[in-house]
Amino acid sequence: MAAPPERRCWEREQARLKAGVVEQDTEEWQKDPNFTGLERVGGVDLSYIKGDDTSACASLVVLSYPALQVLYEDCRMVAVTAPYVAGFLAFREVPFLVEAVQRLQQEEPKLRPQVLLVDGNGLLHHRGFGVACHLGVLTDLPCIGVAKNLLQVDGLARDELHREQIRSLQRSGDTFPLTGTSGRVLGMVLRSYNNSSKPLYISVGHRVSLDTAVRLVRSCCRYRVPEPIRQADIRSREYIRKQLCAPLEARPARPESKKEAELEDESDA
DNA sequence: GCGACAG
DNA sequence: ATCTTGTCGC
Repeated sequence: MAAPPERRCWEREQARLKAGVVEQDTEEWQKDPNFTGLERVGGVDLSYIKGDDTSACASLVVLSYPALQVLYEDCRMVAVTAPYVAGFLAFREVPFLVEAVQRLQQEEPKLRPQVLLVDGNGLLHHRGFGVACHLGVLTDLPCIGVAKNLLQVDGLARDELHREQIRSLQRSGDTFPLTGTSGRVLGMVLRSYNNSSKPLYISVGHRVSLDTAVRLVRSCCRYRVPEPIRQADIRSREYIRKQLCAPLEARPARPESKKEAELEDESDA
């Protein structure tokens, strides 16, 4: 699993991370209680195919804020090479997400998101550098890590104490901090949806404070998973579903499909 | 051998 | 991540 650029970036960021640089709000809208000035929030996700461990769909969506309407959608089939290893998710998924962001900047620069919600963790990570930090450094976009399960690191565990703390979250919006054995607050547990007892694990990715990260995720939740990530997830799954149906629909050769074939030939030439 | 395991 | 429809409940 050789990934020189990512690994270099990973190592280069250690000093900045220890200095807490990536945990600071750098944008004006982040300091505003109502996020005035925030107009576009991005979400990224990869969906996989059941038996196939090399094909996936990478998606990037941009939603308006605060209306949360989809302004931009990009789904693309990609060839995944790195295997999934807990703690090394970024090496598997980040290259395709960086490509998607670059495509957006090139094709629709005005729709560039002001912050990105990322499936997975940021500082809440074995080396304090999860996929949300990774993507943040490579794109220089403010990033927030949103995980649906707790990554057990620095003494954190899904033990009875943890489950009890989760039960103590009564209403959506309630939180409690995740403090590692080291004494450092690595993230926040957020009950994002009244109808789900399962919380979200929010952590700093890049250029955002933990407080701002939690407030923003909370304000993007219509259901348990915040809309930007939920839309990216829904759309990438749908894209794959159509991908799998395509070869079946291409079977029957109808008379009028002759025109289509000719058009394809011309476009290829 | 046993447990842990973001997506 | 993925396998998976309807169904019980607020």
